[in-house]
Amino acid sequence: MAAKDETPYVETVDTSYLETLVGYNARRAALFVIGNFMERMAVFDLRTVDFSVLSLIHHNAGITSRQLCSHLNILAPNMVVMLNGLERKKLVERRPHPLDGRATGLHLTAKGQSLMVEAEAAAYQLEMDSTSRLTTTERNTLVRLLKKIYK
Amino acid sequence: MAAKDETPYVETVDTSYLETLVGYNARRAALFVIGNFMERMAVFDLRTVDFSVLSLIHHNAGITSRQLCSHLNILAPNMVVMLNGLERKKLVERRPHPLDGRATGLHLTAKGQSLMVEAEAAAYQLEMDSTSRLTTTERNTLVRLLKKIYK
DNA sequence: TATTGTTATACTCTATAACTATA
DNA sequence: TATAGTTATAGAGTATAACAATA
Repeated sequence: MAAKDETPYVETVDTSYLETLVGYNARRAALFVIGNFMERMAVFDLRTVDFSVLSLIHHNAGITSRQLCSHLNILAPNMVVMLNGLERKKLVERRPHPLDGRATGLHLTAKGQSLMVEAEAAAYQLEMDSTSRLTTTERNTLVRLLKKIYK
Repeated sequence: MAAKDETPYVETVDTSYLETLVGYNARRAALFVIGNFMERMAVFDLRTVDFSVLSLIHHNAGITSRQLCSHLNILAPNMVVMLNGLERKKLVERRPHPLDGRATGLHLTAKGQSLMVEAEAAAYQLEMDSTSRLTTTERNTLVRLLKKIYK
């Protein structure tokens, strides 16, 4: 510790105040899990946001760009660029929407489907690894409490 | 629902798969809380990252730039720009480090201190509001489980 | 030789305005 | 008139390389 009346300095940083905040802890936990996620998804050449988009298309064949945007909090112009990339990689294809001539329905290609089956299996394994210090009950409790905040 | 053999479309988006993932839920909860945080801190003309930096300096007088960087996951060149801004606003001042001639110790000005007393009180109130659907016990459990993931 | 702070710069991500075609 | 998709572009945030001063 620095003596009184002199310019103080810090040996070990005290983060106890920030650690009382839910937002701080949720952000750090999210960054930790997502950091692992990014590493693991690099094998599939997918970013976190690519995974989210492809996963929603996977489980919602024919979803529109607009629906993706509102559920993932992505702006329409940025979604266009992302979908162009995924289409270029032959993972996604755009088809005309059967009911609305303005819209386009999004679908996974065969390549996209087999990729996502693998990627979602890897994601499950990763989730288990990232939360390995939690019991199954704790993990369920955590997810339940997090949903209570934002839903 | 779309009939068989025709191009399918989506009426209500199914997000149940993504919602099983801790990372997805932690990120959404963090974005919700931090979104409220940003709104409330706008009165003080502070971004989330400014609050974190000022709070760490507040509770660690004399902390170095490098120590801030490692605890907040910010790169040194970007921290310099941030600290220049906070110094220009007369919230922070840099003093020579008493032991290491290369380093500079960071300190809140009187203005910075009174701002942070107010801002931290507002942050506490905001935390309570953002997690109002949780009981005190649930809130403590949530923080404990989040820490178990990243610490 | 390694570390702290710094400058300059590149890159990615996010946001805004405006256009087109369909409803 | 409003909405879905798109283009172009601006701005914020993040990352890399290189340098001076000090350890």
